[in-house]
Amino acid sequence: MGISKTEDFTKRQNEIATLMKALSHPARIAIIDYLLSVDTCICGDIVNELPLAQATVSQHLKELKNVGLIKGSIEGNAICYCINEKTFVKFQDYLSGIFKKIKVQACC
Amino acid sequence: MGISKTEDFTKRQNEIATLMKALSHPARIAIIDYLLSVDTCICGDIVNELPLAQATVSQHLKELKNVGLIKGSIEGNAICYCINEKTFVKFQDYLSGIFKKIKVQACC
DNA sequence: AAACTCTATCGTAATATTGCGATATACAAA
DNA sequence: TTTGTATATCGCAATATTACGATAGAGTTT
Repeated sequence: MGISKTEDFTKRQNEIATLMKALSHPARIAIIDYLLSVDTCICGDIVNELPLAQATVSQHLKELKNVGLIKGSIEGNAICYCINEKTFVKFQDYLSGIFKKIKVQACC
Repeated sequence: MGISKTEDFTKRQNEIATLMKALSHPARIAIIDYLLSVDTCICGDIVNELPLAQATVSQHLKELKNVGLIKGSIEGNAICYCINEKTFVKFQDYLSGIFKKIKVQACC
């Protein structure tokens, strides 16, 4: 992404941007969609669900895990991923703060 | 961002990802924050508000404009930007579809 | 017209992302 | 212990992002 001047912005602005970045790829949206659609936790099925190689899916999962949007637990041989609702709630709080300020406004 | 296999995902997934990407930089969150804080439309003041060069700000504004999150109108010499509430509402609709599925769930 | 202001765009350097094959690691099963 | 299965990580090529100085284009002012 090139050098980015994170230190010049607020913690909140950086946190929002970080969450947005984690969700800025359709494959990662597809992963979230899938995890939301299955009630029980799933692991390697995600690889079968997506049109991407195992290494690529693993990388996307890592990015989602790094920002806390999903979490994984070891299930014997496999790893079971699921939504981490805490981070979603935090994200939702940030966004509702923005959305509630949106209003129809005449532009100049 | 490297090659990304957009065609393998749904229109909805790509649209959400595109909006997220536009908001995935703290400077662009700061621009949105600023536009929301001023009632009347602002133009070059955004450059003064941010710790970035004019060329860089112009580039960020272009990205936000490209996805329709803001709009600009010519005001004599200057350009006046403001929030485009329509796109925000669309984004909010997409997100509420996701958020309402979030629930506390035991992970495996 | 000349000088000034505002904004977009070009060009470029530094760095990040995406995707995947190959490989490593870890556990399970035979 | 050997084989198989599941997942992470390494290394690389292709491409995208970020930042900014320089410059161009368009309108204003004098």
